[in-house]
Amino acid sequence: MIIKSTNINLKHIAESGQCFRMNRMDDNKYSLIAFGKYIELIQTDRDSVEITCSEEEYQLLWKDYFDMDYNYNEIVTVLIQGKDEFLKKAAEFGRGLRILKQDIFETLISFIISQRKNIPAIKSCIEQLSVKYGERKVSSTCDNKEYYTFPTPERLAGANIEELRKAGLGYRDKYILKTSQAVLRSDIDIIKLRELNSGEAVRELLNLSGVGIKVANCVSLYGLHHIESFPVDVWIGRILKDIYHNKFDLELYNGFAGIVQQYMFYYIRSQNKEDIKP
DNA sequence: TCCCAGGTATTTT
DNA sequence: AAAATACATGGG
Repeated sequence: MIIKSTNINLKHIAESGQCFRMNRMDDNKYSLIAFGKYIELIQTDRDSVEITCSEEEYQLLWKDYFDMDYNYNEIVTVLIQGKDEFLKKAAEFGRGLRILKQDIFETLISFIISQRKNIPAIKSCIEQLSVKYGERKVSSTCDNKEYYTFPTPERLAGANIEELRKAGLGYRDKYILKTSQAVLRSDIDIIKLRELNSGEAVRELLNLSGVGIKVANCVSLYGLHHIESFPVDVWIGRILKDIYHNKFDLELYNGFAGIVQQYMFYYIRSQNKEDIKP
C-alpha cells in the first residue's frame, strides 16, 4: 500500500519522541507496533511512503493513525512564512512531522514511564512490559515476524508489583499499577475523555497516580489528539526560557500549539544529536 | 565512573 | 502557597 503526501517523513515522526514503538530498521525503513498490529514502512521518496498492509487496513486504521486527513502543509507554511525565526527553522527542519493518533491507554502508560528517563530507556521499558504482559503475535505479512502487543489494562492491573518492576520501571511501578487499576475499575473512563475538551481532559488525567501536568498534556496531545495541548518538558522549558525569555505567545498558535510544540521539540533535540541531523 | 533523562509526589519552608 | 527533595534505573 503506497501513500502519497507532500508532508510525511518517517524519520521525523519516529525520532520526534511522541511514540516509542516505531523503530528504524535501516535507512528509510521502519517497523511499527500499534493497535495490536505490526507493520513496516518505507520512505520510498520525499512524497511517498510504502506500508506493508492492505488498502482496506490502511483505510480502516493507519490512515487515521497517521492523521492523513489533516493538512500539515498549511501549518508549515504559516511557520515558514512567519516572523518567528526559531519556528521558521524548526518547521523547515521538521517538515513531514505529523502527530500520530495513538491508543489512549498505551499513551497514558508510556508517558508515565517517560518521566526522568531518556527515550532509549523508555522504549526498553515498554518493550519489556509488552513481552511480559502483552500478547505474542506473528505477522503474516512481514515474514512471520514475532512481536508483542502493548498490554491491556486488565493485564497490567493484575500484575505483581515485584514482577512489574523487573521491566525496569523503577519507582514508577506503583504508578503503573494504580493507574491501570483505576482504568480497569473505571474510576476514570479514558474512552469518554475524547468527548471532553483538552482542558477538561487534562484535569481528569491529573487525578491518576504518576500523572502530572506534563504527562497529562502528552496524553491529551498524543492519545486524544487534542492538538492544542502544549506539553512543557525540560527541552521545551529551555526553549521558552532561553529563546523566548518566557514571553512565548501561545495565543499566536491557538488551536494547534501542540503541533508547533512538536516542531520545537524535534528541532532543539536535533541540535544535540548527531544521528538526527539532516 | 559519573551525569542526567519528554516529572511527580511528598515534605519542608 | 511556594520551594526544596526523594525517587529507581539505565543510556551515553
